Amino acid sequence: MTLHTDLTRNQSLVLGALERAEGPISAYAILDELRTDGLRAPLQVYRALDKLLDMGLAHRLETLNAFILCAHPHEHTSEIIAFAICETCRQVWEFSDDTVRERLIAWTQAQDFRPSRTTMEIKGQCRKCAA
Amino acid sequence: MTLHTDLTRNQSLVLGALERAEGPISAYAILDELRTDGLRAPLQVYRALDKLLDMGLAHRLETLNAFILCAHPHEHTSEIIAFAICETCRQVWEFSDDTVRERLIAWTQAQDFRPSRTTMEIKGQCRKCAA
DNA sequence: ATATAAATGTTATAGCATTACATGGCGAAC
DNA sequence: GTTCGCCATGTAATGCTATAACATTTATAT
Repeated sequence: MTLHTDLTRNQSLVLGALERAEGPISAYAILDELRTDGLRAPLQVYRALDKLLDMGLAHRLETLNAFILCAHPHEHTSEIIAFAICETCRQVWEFSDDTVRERLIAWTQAQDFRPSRTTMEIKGQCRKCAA
Repeated sequence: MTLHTDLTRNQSLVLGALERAEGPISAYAILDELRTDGLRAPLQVYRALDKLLDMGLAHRLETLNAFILCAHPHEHTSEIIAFAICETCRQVWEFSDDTVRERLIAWTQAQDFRPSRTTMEIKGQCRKCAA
């Protein structure tokens, strides 16, 4: 459990729930976790999540409609992150690849497309679960 | 409008709606379009969409919760497709890049991860809308 | 102190997707 | 040609995900 002095109460609560989850967790599951702490409405969770995403402390997994703690919170270099998501054990691997980033940027530049956010998610089975 | 003799009635109707849409469209929007043809329940649309996705005739855009006609229905080579989605005009570009595919496959092989489906979506602004 | 921005609380609602169960059509095997 | 099994369909109900709208409180800066 890290210290996050710059976070508000709700943001800290949500971050704590993400840390305890140790994997992807939905906004509503976070809410259920935090009802004992006084949270009552989905919006309280979604608002905190929005900030955590902005700060790079959490990620949204589009194919799961779920959220996960950022594995490398201090590497803001790439901004293009890929996730491998095991459909069996739900474990998630976060990684980035410079070549992939270059190729995608090359495509967008060739098209004069200005990217704002990129989603890359590979679903499948991890080594353990495929064995 | 292409002929799709191997499709069932509902599948043909949904494919037609996708063709007319000329862009991403939600399952519920498809349903609204097809009420005049007798469709009444979301499940009728979702079941047809599932088949069209299997056949490679349509794609699901995870970041939009929407569906779109496949732009290259006969190129089943890559299976790793990227989408650029303009957040202003909602137009979608579908493309694939062999190098990106190779790098992602390299990562999964190094991790003994067996991919089943890969999602790549770049949101941003297209040339026209960014100007 | 006061203005301003940011965060919070609350209710209601909108939008997306699936479960469960019953029915119908159609081809293969016998 | 009937029976079996498979696939598609129809329908109702429900569950999950996310946001709109509005009122209030708290933090920050000057």
